[in-house]
Order: sequence, then C-alpha cells, then structure tokens
Amino acid sequence: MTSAQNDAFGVLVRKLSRLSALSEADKLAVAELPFRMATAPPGAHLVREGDQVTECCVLLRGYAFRYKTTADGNRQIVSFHLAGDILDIQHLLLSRADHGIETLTEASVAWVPTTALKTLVEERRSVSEAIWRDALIDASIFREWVLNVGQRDAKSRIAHMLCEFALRRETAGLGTPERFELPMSQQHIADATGLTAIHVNRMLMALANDGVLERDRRDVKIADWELMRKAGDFDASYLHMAA
Amino acid sequence: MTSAQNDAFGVLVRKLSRLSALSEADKLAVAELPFRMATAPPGAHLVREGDQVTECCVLLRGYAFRYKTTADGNRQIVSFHLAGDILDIQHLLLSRADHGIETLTEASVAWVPTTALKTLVEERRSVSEAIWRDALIDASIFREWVLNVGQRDAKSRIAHMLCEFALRRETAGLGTPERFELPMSQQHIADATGLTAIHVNRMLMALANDGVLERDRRDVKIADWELMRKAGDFDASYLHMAA
DNA sequence: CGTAGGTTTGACTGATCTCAAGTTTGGTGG
DNA sequence: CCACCAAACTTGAGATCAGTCAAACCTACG
Repeated sequence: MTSAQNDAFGVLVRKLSRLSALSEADKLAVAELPFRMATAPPGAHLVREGDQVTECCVLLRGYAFRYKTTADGNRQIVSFHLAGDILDIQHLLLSRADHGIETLTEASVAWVPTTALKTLVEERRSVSEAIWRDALIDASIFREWVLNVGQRDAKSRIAHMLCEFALRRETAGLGTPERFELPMSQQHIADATGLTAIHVNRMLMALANDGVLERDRRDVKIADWELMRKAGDFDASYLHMAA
Repeated sequence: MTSAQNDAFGVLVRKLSRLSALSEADKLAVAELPFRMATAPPGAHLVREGDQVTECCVLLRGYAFRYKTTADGNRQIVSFHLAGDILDIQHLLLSRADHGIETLTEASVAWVPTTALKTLVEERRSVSEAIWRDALIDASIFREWVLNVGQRDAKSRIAHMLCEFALRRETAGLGTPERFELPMSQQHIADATGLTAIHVNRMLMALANDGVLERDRRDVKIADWELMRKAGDFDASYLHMAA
C-alpha cells in the first residue's frame, strides 16, 4: 500500500467519520481498500441501467448524478452527488444496476471491488455502521424527493432542490451555503424536479424576483436563507445530519 | 421462548428467506427476537414524523403505508406495505422518524427493540444480508417512485402503481396478480401518485375503458397483463426479485 | 469568428386541479 | 329489518399551472 492510496480515500474517510466514530484502524482499513482510479469528463456514463456490477464507485472529486428513464425516453434525475459520496452502495448486495450514473462535471472516481467492500463491512463494525447509515440517509432523501415532485409546485421544488444542494455541499466542506456555483444546467434541474427546462428558467427568475436569491448564470447567492427555506418548504431533518 | 413466538414471525422468516439463504439457526434467531404484539384498526398511526424510535415495526398481517407531508398539509404516500415487511428498518441506525407510518387495513404488528435487531444483524451474516438487501430494494422502489411521479402522466402513474402492488402481493404469496382487492381508497392512490382523488377516479375509468382492467369498486381484474404493463411503463427489474 | 450548448422570451395549448353537487355503499342503531 | 349516516365514489364545468413550439440571444471554446 502506498501513501497515495491513503490520500485518495481521504474525502471518503472524512465522510464516513461524520456518520460513525471510526478508530484509526478503521480509517486505515478504508484507506487500504483496493481500487482502480479513473477520471471522467462532464457527461460521462459511469454506470448504465442494466449493467452487471462488480465494483462500487466512489466519487473523489467533482459532481455526479443518478437517473432513471421511462420507455419513451424521459429522464428523471433521482439524486445529485458530491466528493466523498459512494455512488452505488446498492451494488454491494444487488448486482444489477436499476439506474444510471453520470458525471455532471469533470470527476475523479475510485472503483472498488464489491467483494473487498463486503469484507470490510463484515469485519469492521463502525465502518459497516457508517456505510449502512449512509445508505439509509440516501433512501430518506429519495423519500423527500418523492414528496418534492409529488406535492410541491414548481417554484418550491426548485427552491427545495437548491436548499438541499447548498446544505449538503456545506456539510461536505465544499463551501458556504450562502453563495455557490451550480454544477448543473437548468435542464438537469428540470430533470431532477420533473419540470421542463423552460419552466425552470421562469421559476428561477421568479425566485430572483421574489428576492429569494440572486443569480448570474450558474452563480447563486441566497440572499435570505429563511426566505429560501420557506420558498422550498425545506426542513433539513430528512438529511439526518445529526444521526 | 414459546412456539407462539415462532409462529408470529413466520411471515417475516419467509420474506427474509427469499432475500438470502438462511440456515435453520438463522431462522431460529429471527423467531427468537423479543417483540411486543399489537393490533391496529384501519388508519391507525404506527409512527409519526419526528418520533424518537427505539423499536422497529414488522407488519405481520394487513396493509400499511408510509407518508410524508408538506408544511401546508399535503400528504405524499411514499410506499405501500404488506405482511412480512419491516416497515422502518431505517430506525436501526436513524433514531428520528423522518416520515409517518399508518395502517391501511386492520393489521397486526410486532414491535422489536432496535437493540435486539442490531445484535441479530451483527451476529448473523445471512440475516444481515437479507435485511440490508431488503433496505436497498426499498430504496430502489423509492427511486422508481420518483421517476413515476416526476415523469409519467396520470394514467401511467396509476397503472404503474397497480402493477407494483399486484406483483409484490404475488411475491409475498398473497394471491394472483390477475385479480385482487385493493386495500386502499382512491384518495390513497391519489396521495401515492401526486394526483387528486377526482383525477384518479377518471383515470381508473379510462383504464377500464381502454380494456386494461376491469373494476368493481375495489376489486380489480387485470384482463390483459401485457396491456397493463405497457400502460404503466412497468418493468419489474427495480424490484430486484431475482437479486 | 463560428459554432454548439445553454439560457431567455413570447404565444398558445392542454393535462390536471378546483369547486360544487350528486350517487352509491357499508355500517350502525332503532 | 329498515332508516340513517358518513365515507367513498362519480360527474360536470371552469380555472390554472406547467408544457409545447418557435425563435432569439448569449458566451465559452475550438
């Protein structure tokens, strides 16, 4: 094992440490996982629906998203991901990909054999707890998204998505939630909220007009977080940031 | 331990056995879990959003659903459940309920201390695998629901929901998928699909008119499964029935 | 400096919602 | 056994949010 390996998983170790108390031995075990590094340009397919998967994919740098499509070709983004996220922990126990994974920006990913991850989970209780807690939070976020697309109107959906992104970004140590650059286009936001890109554009302008946010292309400034929270009917409980 | 205990968890043991190969010792360990039995009338709240939870809830008889609500009171059902389902496995590692659970029909439930379940999962590899596989399939279903409410039109959403219900019901050994009685009202279907009850009613009539299904109040007969599958854009892969 | 992807604008359409009323059904008590 | 009631279901008409189509405008990049 090289020190390069230790460094590679630093962002993952930090994320897992937020989810469960890891001993130094635990952290070392994570850092010593075998893996295959890869970099991918924006819009690269990491996993395609239907794939038989034998490696889990950890995002070390950049942004990615997971999506499903209908038979007639409509795309629904089901989650956005940032550095430190395990993109497909479900492949630990389900070998067939039920959805696709794609990069949003240029990204670095580590491919870890599922067998090695499985062994790690079986042998290290705290690591297991961190990983499964992460998977359960993942599911909680999906539930919130069902609520988001099922019950909220267009403006709220978008505001909610922005709140979640801002907060998760902050939690991952990627900057303040007040001002940030979106890695996704309005079409991506549309696919995540079940709207059209045109309507997303109109609602973003409406949000700016309401004084909820300021915008310059993909740069977003949330002028008034409380206003934003209300606009998006956002309550961070579902992110289970304090387990 | 009494034989009554063994019997109580029979439906759970069968479900877990479908998810992972369990030894007789594994099955016994599940059957020996401590629990508190309860019966609940239709519409009973089993868990409320925000609750601090110390017991997991296993549905042994009847139907239930999980739901979230917006600040202005709109309800989104995020999943339906039938006998054998663990209703809130997320409480194994997340103590705060991020959504509510309610019975659809009269039901019998077993409350199992999360500590006991946690011990079971730590000590029995196959049981652990079955339970986590179930949790991951749960998440896969949430993703499909995001797609369903986000991208499909009203008629397809309802048809998709009916396909899923019919198939899961069959898998659980509760009868044929061709003909069954719905445990939920049209309002429940509306809350699950992000529509209004009135529109659900119209679409159910349209589906009957299209020759996709026959209906007499809550009795449903799927005349032509292939037609139904097409109407709902339904592909069962996401249920991971063959792991 | 040309091009492609992303964003913005406007006019029109339509799926689904809202409101309001009526009907059927299953259960309950007299 | 029947009358009543509440809940669920059904029907109709009008309103609206978001989609569609078409075109123009940026702006980063090769």
